[in-house]
Amino acid sequence: MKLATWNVNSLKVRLPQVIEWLKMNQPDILCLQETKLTDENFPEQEIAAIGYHSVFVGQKTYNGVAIISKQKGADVLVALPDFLDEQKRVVAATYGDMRIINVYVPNGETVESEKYSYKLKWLPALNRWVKSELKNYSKMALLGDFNIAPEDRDVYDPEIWLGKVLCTLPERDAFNNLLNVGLIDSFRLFEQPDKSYTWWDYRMMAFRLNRGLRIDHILLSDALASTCVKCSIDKAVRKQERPSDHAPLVVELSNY
DNA sequence: ATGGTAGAGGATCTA
Repeated sequence: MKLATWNVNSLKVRLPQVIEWLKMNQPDILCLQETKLTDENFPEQEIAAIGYHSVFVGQKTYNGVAIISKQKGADVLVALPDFLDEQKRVVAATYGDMRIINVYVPNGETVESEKYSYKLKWLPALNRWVKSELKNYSKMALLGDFNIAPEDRDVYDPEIWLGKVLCTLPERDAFNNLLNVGLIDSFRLFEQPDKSYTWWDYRMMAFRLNRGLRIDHILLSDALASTCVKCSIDKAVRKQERPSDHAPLVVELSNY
């Protein structure tokens, strides 16, 4: 069983790459963020044509999330249950006995920004919901673009990023609070290459210089973490023509 | 020189 997450930065632009990636990698689950599509424009037929189901929620221009899966999803949810939010950032569904939660956490812009305080309110709401979901599902995965680099080793230059959005202490505390409710950062279950990142700014030749951050994550409940045999970043995707600024992150689970 | 690039949409906003 293979689960993956990928911020595609416009599914309209990236659809050929997504189709190609699905054919090549055959994941059971692919979580997408920043689809930037309203639901009527979601390319459900193109994805169905290669044997995949979709659940999605989106809006014009910004945000938007989707779960692409081999199996049809059940108990679909498209928003945080106790947080009023016009922005489409959450989709969850159940596949067999596995609960999949896909999130596009607010970016926050700068610490002075109202978007930052929105982010710091959004994260506890996610935490409350994840906590309640864990009571119902022992096999749970929380995947997505968290817009948080958990530790300094997840940042190409921690000095430059000290106190900046994606790296501030309140954001890192919020991330650790997700681990504290019973989730495990699958990436750190294994030895990984130094300077492993999932996002590189389009500007300043950041990718070529490997100036990146690890802000996309796959968090697993104990029952899933104990079956996890691999977690890796598909960096080759970021080298393609007209890429997303994020690379896919993939986990493999055994016993399925 | 507060820069640079990408996406959406059609002037800026977001990242």
